[in-house]
Formats: sequence, C-alpha cells, structure tokens
Amino acid sequence: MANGGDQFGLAERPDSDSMDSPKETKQKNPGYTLNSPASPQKAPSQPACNADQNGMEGIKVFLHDRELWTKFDEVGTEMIITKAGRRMFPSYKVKVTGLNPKTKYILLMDIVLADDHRYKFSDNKWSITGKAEPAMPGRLYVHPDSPATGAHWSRQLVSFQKLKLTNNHLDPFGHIILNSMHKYQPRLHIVKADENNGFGSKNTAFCTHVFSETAFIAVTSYQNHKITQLKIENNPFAKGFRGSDDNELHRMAKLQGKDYPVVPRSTVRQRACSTGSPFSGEGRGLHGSPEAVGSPFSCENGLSSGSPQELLRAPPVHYALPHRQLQHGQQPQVYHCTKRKVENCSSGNRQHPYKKSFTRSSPSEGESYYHPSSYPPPPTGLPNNPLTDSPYSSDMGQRQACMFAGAEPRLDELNCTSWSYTCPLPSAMTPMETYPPYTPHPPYSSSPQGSRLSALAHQSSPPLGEHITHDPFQSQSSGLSSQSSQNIHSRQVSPPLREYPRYTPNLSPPLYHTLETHTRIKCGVPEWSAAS
DNA sequence: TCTGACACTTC
DNA sequence: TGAAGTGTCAG
Repeated sequence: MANGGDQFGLAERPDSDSMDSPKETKQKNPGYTLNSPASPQKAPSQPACNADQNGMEGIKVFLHDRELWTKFDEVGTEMIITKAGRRMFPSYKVKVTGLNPKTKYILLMDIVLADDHRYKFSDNKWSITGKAEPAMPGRLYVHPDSPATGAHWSRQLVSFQKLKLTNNHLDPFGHIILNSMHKYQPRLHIVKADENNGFGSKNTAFCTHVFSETAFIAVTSYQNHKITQLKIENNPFAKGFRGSDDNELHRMAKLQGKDYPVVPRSTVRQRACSTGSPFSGEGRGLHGSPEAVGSPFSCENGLSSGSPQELLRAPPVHYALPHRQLQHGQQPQVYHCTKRKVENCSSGNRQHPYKKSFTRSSPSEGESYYHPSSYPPPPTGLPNNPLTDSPYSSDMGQRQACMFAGAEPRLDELNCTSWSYTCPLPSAMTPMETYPPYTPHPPYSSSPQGSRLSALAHQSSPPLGEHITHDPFQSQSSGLSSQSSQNIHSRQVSPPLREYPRYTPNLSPPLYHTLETHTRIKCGVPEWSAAS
C-alpha cells in the first residue's frame, strides 16, 4: 500500500526482505533495496513463477483504478461496515492476464486482518488502541462467474464490487464479517478449477495476489473526514452529498427545517479541517519519507514500469510480522493521517470538483504481489489456504458468488484455520426451503441448513495437524525470513488441499449457506515446504 | 461506537 | 418505477 500503511502505522516495512509493494518501494523508500534478485517485471523467469507451478506462474493481476485506491490509501482507507452489509468503495476490480484461455479458474477473495491491533481515530490520526478482537468467522467471496475459462477472465475486468462487508457476526447472507476499527487486507486468489470445476482436490494450483493499497480499516461511521470527502467525490451514489451549489443549501435547510441561510456542510467541514488540521499543511508524508513532497500518484507507473523492484514487491510484511514491523517501524504507536493541502477540505475539493470519474480505465493498473503457491510458507493467512479447506466444488459453477467462512484467516496466524462457507443459492437452482433473512442464529449451528452442512463439512474435513502447536507469529517470522523477498506464491498445494464433497444445492438457502467446516489444517512452514 | 431513518443517487 | 447503494444525522 502506498501510504495507507503509514496511515495505519504499518507502511514502513524496514525489513528489506519483506514483501513490499512496488509502489511503496518506489515512493516511500526510494533507496530501499530488496534483497532478492531484481528481475524485470515482465521477465518470465521472475520469482513469481517457478517452473513447477502448474501454469500459475504466468498469471498477472492488475488492480483496476489503482489511482483511486492509492488516493484513499494515502489518507488511510476506511470501509463502512453495517449489519445489512456494505459494499466496498473503491470497488475491487482487477484485470487478469496470463491465464490459459481454455483452463478453468475460480477467482475468489477474502479479507484478512492486516495486523493484530485495534485502532482508534483521535486527533485526526489513527493510532493503536489495543489488541485486535478475537478471530471471527472468515469468509471467502467467490466471484459469481466462477468457474470460468481463462479466456473469460481475461476478456474483461473482474469485478468484486458486489462483495459486502458486515459487522454482524451472525450474518446469514454470506457477507464478509469484519470488526470495526480493525485493519484488513483484501486478497485475491486464483485457483485452477479441477475436473469438477471446483477446487480442493489434490494438485490444485492457486496463487494469491495482494494489493497493499487496498488495505483498509473497517468502521461503522467514517472517522477521517478526508475519506468521507473522497468517497463523496468518487462514488456516484454519494453524488447527492457533493455540495457545490445552492442545492446543498436547500437540502440542508430542508434537513434542518430552517430557512436560509444555512451554512453548507462543506463550509462546516472546511472550518473543521482548518482547525488544528491534520490536513493543513505539513505535507502528508509520514516518517519524513521523500514521497511526502512528491507526487502522491507517482505510483501510476507502478508495476507496469518494469522496475525490477516492482516484481519483487512482496506482500506487506506486516501481515505476517506485525510485531517485527513495529520493532523496526518508526513511531509504531501513532500514525498520522496523510494530509494534502488541496484535497483536505471542501474548499480544496471545490477547486477541483470531481475531476475523476467513478470508473475510469486506469492507465496504471498496478500489479499485485504474487504469491507463488510453491513458496513456503504461505505468505499471509491464506495458505492456511482457504482453498485448502474450502468445500468449493463443481457446483460453484452456478454463476453465483459464494462465500466460504471459517475461523478468521488472519494473516499473522498461520498455523490453524478452520473454514466454513456460505454459498448463495444460484438463481437457477431455487432452494426448496427459504432462508429467513436476518434471522439471528448461531451462524454455524442453530440453523438447520447450517447444521446439515456443518455435518457434511465435518465429514469431509477431518482435523489435520491439530497436534501441531507453535507460535503462529514465530513460525511466520521464520517462514518469511526464509523466503526473503519472495513475494510471489503460486503453488501446487498437493498435500494441504483435500477433497471436499460437492456442494449440494439442495441444501442451499435462497441466499447463502453458512456453515462451519471446522476444518483444521496445519499451515506451518513444514507443511508448505512439503507442498512445494 | 453503533444504529436506523432519511434524502438523494444510480441502475 | 422501484430496488439498492450512498453519506448524514440524531439518538
């Protein structure tokens, strides 16, 4: 992530062997040198692709609208989470290349804790306020087009804009459950579908892509006003809040039940911003990084620039080594919001009102960190790979997004993860029984469907490696250090992956299934090493 | 911190 | 035309 890390206090990744983003390296740490051998981004021999990765090595993913993501990231992206579920904005859209046109792939996303902290926003800056809440059910969002051929995925942008975030731990809709005031990192997984158009069988290959600039802090209401402004300026649905003419006065008058004059919201904002403003002046850079005075969007050239460093951009090390990072990081406890004079307040916004369209073809789509599956250990939490335990199967071809849920796939906890899943019912496969929306129930037990599926899952997912005990952080640390700057993890997950029973549509509620597989897998370094 | 009603928007 | 996605605001 560009500066978001700074915003959240996680940007500085002193470890030279850490997985870092190209952009960040370029912008934040111009002098930053990766330990791993630099290789041209487009070179087929780049670390991202080992020869034995079963065709996953050539896959590249570019984040759509990276500029916008970067803008948010520089301020410290916040995503609203609601009980009913809220979409992400900016939307997570990617362009995928390098897929075998005839091979079927499954694209899915998950969102994992980026670190072990809980944050608070005070004095116009984010700071750590404690330890993160206990893990909650982690869910996967399977792109509704899955499985589809490489040709299909490559044909157009792959959009995950329908993915929704919720803070309802009992969410029955399959939305991704997050905790407010916690920092998260979305991840994209590309899985080669097996013969049944599913995954989970032996030799399933997959790769994980992480765009650090998409990290965000989940909130129930926006904390940083600048984020609010960015949302309003860029999200068409929030167009009504773009106060730049008399409409706002009328609207506010109406809201307040007053006649003119009414102070426009923007004016109020401006006033607020200018007072002790974190946005007023000092430049937005953190830690005195050079980028503070540089172009906030210099990343536009991003990975596409062909910089060797870009290729080596590893996933943010803080996923796996939050503590280490803090040790090395500057001012780990307090993270300032980035500030930009012009954009801070409404005044600045009005000077350049809504120049950016909501969706524009980004000239600078950033390539994600590519995690070669053959590289041990799993880069972030995935590898306890959601795929490894996911019950995804051929039935997923229903062209519906599916969610898999389980223990929170925290990036910094690699040893054991239990996965459960929820699946939307394909419209073409109307369920026999309805699923009561918003019916509070123990997500993985009380529901009849849940119970049945859970049982099914249990059958199919025998505990693995439960006897293995180790400090997740420690293991991660060692694992990551060993893999050094490897940021690409495309792997054959033969050993870890297991067969899962086909998803039975008959058991599907109209919306999503939620069930806990209780699959416990060992995701430590040894196993991954073995896998590779 | 969080929730729900609300006005406004896109689709 | 209505459903659904927005941030605002009061509580």
